[in-house]
Amino acid sequence: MSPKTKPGATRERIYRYVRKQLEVGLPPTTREVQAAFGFRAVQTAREHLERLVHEGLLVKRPGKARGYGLPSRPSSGPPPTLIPLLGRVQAGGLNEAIEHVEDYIPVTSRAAKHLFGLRVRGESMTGAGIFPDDIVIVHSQPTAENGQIVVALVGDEATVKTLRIRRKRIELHPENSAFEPIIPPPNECSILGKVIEVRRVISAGKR
Amino acid sequence: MSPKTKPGATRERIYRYVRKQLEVGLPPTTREVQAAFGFRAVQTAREHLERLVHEGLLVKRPGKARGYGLPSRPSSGPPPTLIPLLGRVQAGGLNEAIEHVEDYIPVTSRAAKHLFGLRVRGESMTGAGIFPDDIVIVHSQPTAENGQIVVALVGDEATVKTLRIRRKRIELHPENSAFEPIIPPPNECSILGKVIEVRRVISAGKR
DNA sequence: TTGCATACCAGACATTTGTCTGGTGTACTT
DNA sequence: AAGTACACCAGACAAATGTCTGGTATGCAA
Repeated sequence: MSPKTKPGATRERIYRYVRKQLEVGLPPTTREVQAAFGFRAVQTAREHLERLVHEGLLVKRPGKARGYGLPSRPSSGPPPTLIPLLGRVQAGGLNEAIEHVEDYIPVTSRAAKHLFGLRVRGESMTGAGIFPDDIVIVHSQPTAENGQIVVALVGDEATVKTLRIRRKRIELHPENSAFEPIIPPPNECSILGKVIEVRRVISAGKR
Repeated sequence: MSPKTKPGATRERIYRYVRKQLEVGLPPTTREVQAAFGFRAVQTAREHLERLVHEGLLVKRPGKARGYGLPSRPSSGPPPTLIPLLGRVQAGGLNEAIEHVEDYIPVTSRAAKHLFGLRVRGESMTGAGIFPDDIVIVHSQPTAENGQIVVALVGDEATVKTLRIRRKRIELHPENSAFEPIIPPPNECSILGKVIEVRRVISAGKR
């Protein structure tokens, strides 16, 4: 027989392996755990898994293939998913923007498939605490309300501004007195979505 | 026989169901798909799934239980996970702060287990673009470098400030001239971590 | 009309996967 | 020494799950 390990040491390693598999959506079978640890008997793997269930570290759907799982997730909201961070949005609009995906960013939102991220380029919104290189998370929608911060496509360039709705016209206002409002011709402006969140990565010494 | 649906309509609904299951880490069996859609034959479900594989919307491990999956994740980084958002951090430090978990927020980081979120309460850091009700994401560590924005425990209250290291003393500087630097006695201040990201949820009309 | 594509059903079989029973070996405690 | 807890092995069986073959029905195009 193989030499045995200290009580609990193998189980800890198995827990880590199983947790990692579960976190990437690949629940393992008992035989996969067996193979991963080089056991010669399925029952060895099974007993470790059963002990982890007994300790409350795993849960299990009895009799179901790949039935071990993690206990209830800490949050009652939707699971975290990734949305695209777009490098640029130009004339083609969102349908063609997919080619310019710079990265993906994590959100918990039921509306995730309607969200995209956009990197802020200028200083026109610093009065609203939105700075260059910040990322805005945008809910895709063709309209928004007066006073909301939106991403609008003007001509062939996307911009982040505060929406002001006048009688038969919209204006795109900066939140920085060094910039002028944009008053686009009607057919040359469309709203891509509403800004719902701002994120900034802080590097050492920055600001 | 049951009435049939338009070409592609059922498959679309099946794709959505399977994707949702996969995203929460619960890959379905063919029979679970069959049951979910009220088919009387397993083969019906199987054919839809096989077509989705053929279209590239799903991938599959042949012969394996619960073997359908999503194509390679869009990002090559770590999967999104949740970290705790702490409502308060007081005298007990992080070990006791778990009782004050206000929510969970999504991150993609290999260091997720060292991260926590903290809600910003005052206006002392507005010069750095950090406003009340913003959330700072903090990397737990007992030290930081000069000039970095940190969360420090002073007495029994946590605060977000810029760290200034003098000879044998640390100072906690605001980024707002209406506030004075904090120069805490040596045994009454500890660094909980370094701020690595700021997030702000934007509500309608806010700011 | 036939052929094709798609959506659905029915039944059987093969393989994977979970589960159980019986076992050895080591270390520690009573 | 016996008993307990834990770690490991071996083999068999039951159930879940994947796969295949044969089929009906509808709509559309040639």
